[in-house]
Amino acid sequence: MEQTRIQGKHAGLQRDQILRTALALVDRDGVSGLSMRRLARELGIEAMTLYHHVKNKDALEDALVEHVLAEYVTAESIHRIDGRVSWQDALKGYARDFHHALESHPGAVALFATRSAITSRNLRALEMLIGTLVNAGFTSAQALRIVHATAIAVIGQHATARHDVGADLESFGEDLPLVREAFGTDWSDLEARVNFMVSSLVAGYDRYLSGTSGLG
Amino acid sequence: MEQTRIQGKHAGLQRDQILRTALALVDRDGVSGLSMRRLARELGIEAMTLYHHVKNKDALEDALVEHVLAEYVTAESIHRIDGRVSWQDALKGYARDFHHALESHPGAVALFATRSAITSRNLRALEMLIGTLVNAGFTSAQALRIVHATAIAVIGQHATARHDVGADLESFGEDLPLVREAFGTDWSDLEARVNFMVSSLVAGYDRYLSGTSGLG
DNA sequence: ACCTGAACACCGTTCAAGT
DNA sequence: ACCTGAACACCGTTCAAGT
Repeated sequence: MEQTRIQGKHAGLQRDQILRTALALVDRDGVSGLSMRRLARELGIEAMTLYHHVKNKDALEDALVEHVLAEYVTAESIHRIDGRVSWQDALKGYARDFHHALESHPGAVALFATRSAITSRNLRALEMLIGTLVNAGFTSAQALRIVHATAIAVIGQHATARHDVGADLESFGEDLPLVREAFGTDWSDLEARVNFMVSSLVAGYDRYLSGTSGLG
Repeated sequence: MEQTRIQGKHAGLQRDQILRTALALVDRDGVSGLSMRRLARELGIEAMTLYHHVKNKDALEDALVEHVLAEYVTAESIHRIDGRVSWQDALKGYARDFHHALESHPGAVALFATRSAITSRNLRALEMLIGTLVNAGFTSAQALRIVHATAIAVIGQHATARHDVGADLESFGEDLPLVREAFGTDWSDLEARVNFMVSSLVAGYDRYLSGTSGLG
């Protein structure tokens, strides 16, 4: 699968190939395993060559976030579930797509936790979602808060999915009966926790519809 | 304010002093400004001396999270608002304390985004909160999910508070009218966003009370 | 027991030089 | 236009040695 290329001439490095390789690196070793030098080695080039294609490491990570999200959350995917379904289902569909994007790249989740999920490329999807919510009677300001909060719910659940609380609990002996019981029951199912939080949010948003005086 | 000490003898370094200095460093320069070498310089010692007091940098950051949280969220603070108020207000009080903790150390927020907010020291507060919710009719598993989701809401809002979406919007010209309108209205008020999300969650949790068959 | 200095194996990024 | 090598100013951490 090696690409033959003329020595000294350009390596045919596409930005997309850099992102795919970086993502594979992150999937394998996590965010801490991603370095410019390591990525370059993986690509068979010098580290400094990367700076010709991305501004710096920060921009690379931004692009990575955009890339992961774009696999599942697009204006098209929003449009597909839009119009025919309730705003509740449109929002849950958005959350499900987001969930699948993060699920397919668990190593990249940490990147989402520290930078904006609202990437410029995904603003079109945001525009459509806000449109759906405004049609249902929310103000645009409320709609933005709703979509943002929903995204936080999905990211936050994924970001805290890896933590092993069992170890912490060990060191506490016979105390904390309720905590112990709670962690024993249902805890490990990430998708269930995502659904629980998103459903609770959606149920709560409803209140703001009846709370406002008008509907339009 | 220099502490005189016998040369070569121990520097009287308390773990607490290390944490306070580390926190000051993070408050000033953010998480990226925190390094073992820099922290040591700030303390007037060699970097390697730190390893006598904390296992490694990861353990230091865990301790920092615990330290920030402990200033506002304790079993005592939970107990104060517990018993006399509804589970809704107890939960909102917990969220408010959490919010204040993060508000007082914005530079440390990034640490919360990547590690468990459920530190061993704060498990007692968690036990009390779950107790309140169980008394109200939730199962312990539901109660844990509820507290966890509430913590995620507060952390997530703080973690995304710094992002400047305005710059992203510039590059999109005349498009995206709803997004533009939404960001123009209400967006910059972090506390309002936290309250909105926590209130929505609490309103949604209610559904799970009437949804279950029994109350006990 | 507590602290240190040198050393190891890394980082991101700049810059002048190569083809 | 695209790529490189050396260099700069950093990292976290280990380990043998000092008092």
